Amino acid sequence: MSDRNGKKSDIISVAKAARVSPSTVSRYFNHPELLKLTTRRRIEKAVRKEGYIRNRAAQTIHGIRSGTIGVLVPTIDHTIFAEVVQAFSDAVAEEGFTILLASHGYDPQREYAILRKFLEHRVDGIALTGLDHDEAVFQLIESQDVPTVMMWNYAAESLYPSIGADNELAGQMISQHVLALGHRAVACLFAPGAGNDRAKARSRAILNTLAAAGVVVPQDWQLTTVYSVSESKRQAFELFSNARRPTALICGNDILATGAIYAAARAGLKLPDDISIVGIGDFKGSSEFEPGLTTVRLPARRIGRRAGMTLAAAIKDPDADRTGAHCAPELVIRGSCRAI
Amino acid sequence: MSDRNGKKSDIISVAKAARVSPSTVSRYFNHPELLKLTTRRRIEKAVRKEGYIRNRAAQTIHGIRSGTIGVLVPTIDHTIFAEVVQAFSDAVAEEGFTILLASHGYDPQREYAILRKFLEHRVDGIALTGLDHDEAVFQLIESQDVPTVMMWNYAAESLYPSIGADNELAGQMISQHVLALGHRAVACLFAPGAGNDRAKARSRAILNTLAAAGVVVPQDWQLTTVYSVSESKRQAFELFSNARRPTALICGNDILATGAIYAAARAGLKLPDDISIVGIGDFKGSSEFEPGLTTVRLPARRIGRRAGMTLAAAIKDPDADRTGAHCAPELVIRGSCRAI
DNA sequence: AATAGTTTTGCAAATGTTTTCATAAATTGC
DNA sequence: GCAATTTATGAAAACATTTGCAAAACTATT
Repeated sequence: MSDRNGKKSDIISVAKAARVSPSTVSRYFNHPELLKLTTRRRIEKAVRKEGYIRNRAAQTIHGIRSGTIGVLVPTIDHTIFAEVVQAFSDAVAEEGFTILLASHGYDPQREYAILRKFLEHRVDGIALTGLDHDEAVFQLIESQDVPTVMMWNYAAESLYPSIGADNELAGQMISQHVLALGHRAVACLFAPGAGNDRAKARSRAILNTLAAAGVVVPQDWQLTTVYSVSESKRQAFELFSNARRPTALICGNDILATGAIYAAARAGLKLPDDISIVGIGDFKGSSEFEPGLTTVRLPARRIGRRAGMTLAAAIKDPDADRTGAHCAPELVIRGSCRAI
Repeated sequence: MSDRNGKKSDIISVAKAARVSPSTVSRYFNHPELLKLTTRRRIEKAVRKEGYIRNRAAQTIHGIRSGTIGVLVPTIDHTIFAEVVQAFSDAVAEEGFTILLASHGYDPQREYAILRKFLEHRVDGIALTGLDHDEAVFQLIESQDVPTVMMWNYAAESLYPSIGADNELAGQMISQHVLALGHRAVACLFAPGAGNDRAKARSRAILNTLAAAGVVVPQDWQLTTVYSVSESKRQAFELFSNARRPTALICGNDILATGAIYAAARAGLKLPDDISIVGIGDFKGSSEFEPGLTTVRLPARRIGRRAGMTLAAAIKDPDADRTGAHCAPELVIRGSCRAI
C-alpha cells in the first residue's frame, strides 16, 4: 500500500495522483455526496496509494473544530478518576472526539497552566474535576468561552454545568446510617481538604450530621490521612490500639476504609462485631471484602458518561441544554457495619 | 484583564495593539532574544490586554511539533494502566508534551482506528501497550514514521523500543517460588489471552515452568476469568468448594488474586495455612492485605516514566538512543504463600 | 558628522487545508 | 439536437501562523 516515496503526502499530492484539483480531494472527505462516483473511487485509490492522512491542524485554523476535549483530573491513578475518565472518554469517542488528558495533583497553579495548554491546542471543550477552581481558571474559560463542564461534584447553582454527585449529601447519608444503627462513639478518617472540594464537603457534612444528633467526635478521633491504603491502615491501627475505641469509624472514601479494614484485621478486631467501618464511593472491589463494605455509591461511570455526553452536545450545538445533572449517591448496605 | 471585545484575538490583533508587525509578535514567542527589551515589554502588555492564546494548530502546519503524544492503552481504569499513564504523562509533561489518551478495550480494530485519529492530530509520538499489534498498525506507524514506544511488555528483539517487564520471566519467577516452597498440587487462575500478549506470556510461562518441574496442572484447575475481583472470587470459591483442593493457587495478576483471597475467606480457608495464593503485579494495596500478598512486582510507575522519557527524547532528537529497557520484575515475598 | 557594523523590525511567501464563486460537464425537457 | 437546468469540478482567497530576506534603526568608530 502506502508507498510514501520520500516526503509526507498532502492533499495536493493526492490530487495530482487522482488527477483532480485539491478542492475536490477536500470535498471527498467533507462532502463526499457532492462527488461523482467515479471520481470518488479515483480519489479513494489515490489516498490509499499515497498513504495520506488528513491534517486536523490545517483544518482547525479554518475555525473547524479540533475534535479534542481537554480533561483535567487531580490524578489519573485513583480508581475513581480512572473510572470517570474511562467512561467520559468512551462517551465522547462515540461523537468523534479524542481527549487530551492531564493531571494537576491538586495544585491550582498547575491547573491553570494546563488549562492554558489545552486552549493553545484549541480544544473544543473542557472538563474539569470539582467546582472549586482558581479565579484565574474561571476567567480564562470565560474569556475564551469554550464549552465547559465540571465533573464529579454536583451543585445546583454552579456557573457551569456540573455533573456529579452531591458529596455533602453523601456524607450526610452515611453518617445518618451510622447514627440510625445506634452508634454514638464514632471516629472519622478524612482525606485532606486542601484543593479538594469533594473531600471538604464530605467531612463537613459528616461532622455536622453527627453533631446535629448530639454526637461529638473528639479531636483525637478526627483523623486525616492522604489517599493511600497503607497510610490509612497505619492511622486506623493506631486508633484501634488505644484503650478507648469507637464503635464505628466513618471513612471519607473507600480507599481509606480499605486501610481501616486491614488495620482492624491486624488489630484482631472482627467486623462488624468489634467495630463497624463505613466508606464513601463504592469503589470497584468494595463489595467483595468479607464482609462487604457498607458505603455510599458515587456512580463514577454514570458521571463520566453523562459529563461526556453533555459536553459533546454543548460543543455540537451551542444552544444545547447546558444544565448539570445530579447523579444521586446511593446507600449500599453490606456487612461491615452493624446495629448496636 | 483580557477584554476580548468580540472576536477571538489572533497574532494580528496583538500586533496592532502593540504597534508592531505580526512577525515581531511571532518572534516574541519563538525567539524572544531577538527583540529589543522595550518592544518585548510592549508586546507582553498587548498579549495580556487581548487575552491572546497561541494557536498550536497554526504552528503545526509549519512543520512545527504539535506538542502532543498519543497514548493507547487497553483500558484506563485498571490500576496498572492508570499508574503507567500517570507516570508517563508526568514524564512527558516535564518536556512540554500533552497526551492524547484513548483506550481500545483489547480490540485490534479499534486500536487501528484510534491510531489513525492520533496521526490526523499529527501527534509527535505514539505509545502503545504491549508488543502484539495488528499488521495494519505496524504498517501505519512505519509509513508515517512517527517515533513510537511499546510499553508494558519487554522483549529484547522488538522492532520498536519496548519498555516494560518481561512477563514471561514474571510468570517463571512466581511459579518457581511456589515450586521451591514444595507445592505440587497447584491450580491456576488466568486472565483471557485474546488480544493480550502480557496475559498470554504469563500463563504460558507459568504452565511451562510447572511442567518442567513435573507438576501438571489438571484441566479443571486451569481457570480463566475476566479482569474482575467479583468474577475471580466466584471462580475461586467454586474451586475451593471441591473435595480435592490445591495447596497453592497461582493467579495471573493481583486483581484475580484479590478475588481468590476473598473467596478463601468466604470458604473459611485461612491463608496461608489452608491455601497459598500468589499473584503477579504488586498492585497498589497488595501489600496491605492480612496477610500480605506474595507476588511479582511489575514496576508500573517506572515503566511509564521511562517510556515517557525515552519517547520524548526520541522526538526531540531523532538520533537519540532508541533502545528499549527492561524494568525487571521482582519477587515480593509476603505472607500469603507458605512452605509445605 | 559620516561611515561601517550591528541589531531590530517589517514584508512577503509559505504552510495544508476549506470554501465561495465561477465555469465546465452532464442531464433533462421539448 | 438545442436550450435550460442541474450537477460536478476547478481557481483563488482565506485561515493563523513562521521565516528568509531586506530595510530600517541604532551604535560604535573615526
